[in-house]
Amino acid sequence: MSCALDWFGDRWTLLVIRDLMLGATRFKDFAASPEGIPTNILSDRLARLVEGGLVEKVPAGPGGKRFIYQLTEKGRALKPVVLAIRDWGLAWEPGTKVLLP
Amino acid sequence: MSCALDWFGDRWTLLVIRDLMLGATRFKDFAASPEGIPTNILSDRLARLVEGGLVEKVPAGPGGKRFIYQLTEKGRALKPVVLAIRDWGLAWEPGTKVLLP
DNA sequence: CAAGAAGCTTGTGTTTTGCAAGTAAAAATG
DNA sequence: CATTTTTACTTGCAAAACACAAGCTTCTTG
Repeated sequence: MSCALDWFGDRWTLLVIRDLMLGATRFKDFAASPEGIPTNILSDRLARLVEGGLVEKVPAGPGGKRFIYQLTEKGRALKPVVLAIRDWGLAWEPGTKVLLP
Repeated sequence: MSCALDWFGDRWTLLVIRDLMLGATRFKDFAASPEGIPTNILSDRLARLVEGGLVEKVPAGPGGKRFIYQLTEKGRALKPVVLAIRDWGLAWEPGTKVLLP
């Protein structure tokens, strides 16, 4: 558990991963999330996730120099974690609603 | 998810909850965990967990003034989260071993 | 090709953390 | 019952992380 928390044991990383699961691919997608992650934190977290092999950058277009972010298999394997946290929040935090079906 | 992470979206809280699930009840039990949580952080996290209703303090003995910590139902409901994180770590972090069966 | 948007980076001040040390009360010991 | 030891914290301080705002290059688009 401690090793796992080295990667996502903070306030923002799991929200970025949730956004990726919901289909976010570009920098502004994450920045536009309702929680309002600061852009320097977002930069740092994306870089850490790429370094850890949970996320990969792939070219956005054929000849372009832009990239999109997407989960690797290692990152997608976090879906049970995200769902478990969501379910706990729905059950125990009053007034929460579902975003990820 | 964001509301849930308000409670345990940090480096230490989930490790404290894991220790509670493994049977830790007293301050020194948590402090003795292999990760070596600083005692001021431990104090703060226990207080936050009690405040949030995830953990309760109950008298340790009949006439004593000491307390033990134990999970409430709300806290025990985090077991799927803890297990999901453990499973991810076992699957994707090389060299990790199981502590919580 | 000018104007705007996307995708970051930098700077600054505040908050949180990690580590060491200290303290007061309870429990164990002689 | 006096003394030591353990327990359960709190305090102080340096270092790291964070939030917020601003700036700065590419890209796209009219």
